[in-house]
Amino acid sequence: MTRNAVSWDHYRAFLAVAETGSLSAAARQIGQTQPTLGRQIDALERALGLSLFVRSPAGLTLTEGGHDLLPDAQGMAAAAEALLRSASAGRDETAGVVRITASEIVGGAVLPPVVAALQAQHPGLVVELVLTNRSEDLLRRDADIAVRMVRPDQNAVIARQIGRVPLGLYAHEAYLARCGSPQTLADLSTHTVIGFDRNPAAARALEVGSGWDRRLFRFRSDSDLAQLAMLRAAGGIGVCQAPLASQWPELRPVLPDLVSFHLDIWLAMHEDQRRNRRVRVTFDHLAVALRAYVDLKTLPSASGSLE
Amino acid sequence: MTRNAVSWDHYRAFLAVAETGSLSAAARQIGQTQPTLGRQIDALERALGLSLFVRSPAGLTLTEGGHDLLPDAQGMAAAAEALLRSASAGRDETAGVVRITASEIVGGAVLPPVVAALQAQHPGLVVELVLTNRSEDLLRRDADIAVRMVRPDQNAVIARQIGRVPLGLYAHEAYLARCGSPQTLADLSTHTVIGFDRNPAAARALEVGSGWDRRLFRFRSDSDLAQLAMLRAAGGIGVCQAPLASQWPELRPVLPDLVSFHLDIWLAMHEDQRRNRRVRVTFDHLAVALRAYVDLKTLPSASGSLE
DNA sequence: TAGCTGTTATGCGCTTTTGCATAAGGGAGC
DNA sequence: GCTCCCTTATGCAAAAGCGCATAACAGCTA
Repeated sequence: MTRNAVSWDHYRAFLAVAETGSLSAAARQIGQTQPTLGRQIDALERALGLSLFVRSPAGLTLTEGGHDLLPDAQGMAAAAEALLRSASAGRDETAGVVRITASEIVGGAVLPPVVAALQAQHPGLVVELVLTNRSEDLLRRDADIAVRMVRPDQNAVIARQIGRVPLGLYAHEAYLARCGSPQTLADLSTHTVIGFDRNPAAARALEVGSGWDRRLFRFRSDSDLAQLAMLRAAGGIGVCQAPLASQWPELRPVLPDLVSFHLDIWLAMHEDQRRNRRVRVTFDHLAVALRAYVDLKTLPSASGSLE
Repeated sequence: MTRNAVSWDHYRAFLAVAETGSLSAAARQIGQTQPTLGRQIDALERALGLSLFVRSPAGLTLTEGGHDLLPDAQGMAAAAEALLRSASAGRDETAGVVRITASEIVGGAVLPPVVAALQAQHPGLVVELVLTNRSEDLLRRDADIAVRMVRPDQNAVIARQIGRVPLGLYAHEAYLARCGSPQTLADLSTHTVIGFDRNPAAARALEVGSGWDRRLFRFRSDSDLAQLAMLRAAGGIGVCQAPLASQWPELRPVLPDLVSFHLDIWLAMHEDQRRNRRVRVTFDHLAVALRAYVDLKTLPSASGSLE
């Protein structure tokens, strides 16, 4: 139909140069040579009739026009990687690569033992775990399976609601012994409260949920895992998922009757992967394990020590 | 990072062969020769360690393993085409290609005059219009702008609700003169009712909305445009969007008090295109025009004759 | 059965592209 | 200022890929 004179390899060259910032680095990345990539970029610019980079002795930097093309080139790369993943094993084997994306907390604190158990059962299974609180990935094939705290409302995506996770304020018993336990919300202003830094999504959620102010926080980080580490290091009072907190007896609820809310957990995969055995097996395993995690609720549990 | 021995051009060759069913046809499509594509498929199969096609004197047909890779290759192609679209004009020009997807009715009966007016204002603007009732396209870059009847609830997608379109039963006055006007719902069983054929989404919606049965329909088509044409040809009683029906005075409401429901209209575009002038201009134009369409409601209007 | 049209597979010559080697330019540290 | 390390650009030879021509096979029609 539309015969297209420009080679797809030129797009890959474009992406590699844009991401590395130089022909030489890009050549190292994709296993080619600097003159080759230079000529491919030349050819692409000629074919598109558009200047993509400004060249300098320090490397190449994207022009505005080139910047506009970057997301699409990334989309191509994501699809290419997904294709390689699909080809990494036969559809009937529980082997090959499965790429999972999850929120920081779930991916960093909940999934590792779950994945470990899964891999123990299936020695040929390779798992890639991407921690990000964005979630724009399934349709673009950035991942095969997504664990999300919002309903994935996309067509062509199979979503299963796992359950509802209660959240609350917690603190380490050592912290409470040192600084005392707040009895009212107002007491919090005299404590070290752990919270986000600049995360706009968190800011919006906070504003809606309560009249809290970011200035309340005496320790601020946009890394949920850093916040959790601070909490476990007896560094202050912070929000934690109840099933997670229940795994560490030294974490004690703070103002449990005054502060409590919840998040839904969703598991999602792409429709096309339904008949792919390794994705399906991973999906089902995650569903069972996350269901068990949710059911922990606030009960203490002896299992799963997490460094 | 991951050095990748397989050329992206091989993926394009794979896609073309899979979609056309033969090396020769694929070669014609993408402007290469049959021996070249044959060797590229060979190389790809060797690189993936996977048989993609079964070769026969009648052509090549996908194996199961090859079938699994097809969606990802299509994703690459969609991204490549989107990239070309982005490069088709400078970001400051209102020129180049904009690809719009819409439902059959909106795309086939509402948008053409709207697009015509837009193109009259911007001579350099090329519009591609894709009519489909599926809507899995924005994130995968199958289109730049989507007009949808459901809320596009995806991240990285900018959505604007245009309004609410009332729907009702209509018939041509010639039909009513010939067959009479039904006075009750029960009367419909003696009439020629126009409805869907096998569309599972429509079947589900019908089941929820009312106790209607597909057997009521004496003319069945899953093409909404064919249904509309039947309606305008005085062929029976069918559902129509009120603003659309109001443009043709010969269409008369049937049982307006007994049968009425509505659809929301949403306009959506990808976040990355926000600063792209031609997409932005098209988006805004569609927003205004569709708003005017919705506001027509049931008022007759003299404007816009549609063949 | 003969002939036509479609297909894939293969040998060969040539064009294209690649990689190597090198030149040339800019910045950091001494 | 000098050296070292990074970069891009270019000349040239070799290799890889491409297209042309052709062979071989299957299905359809007369």
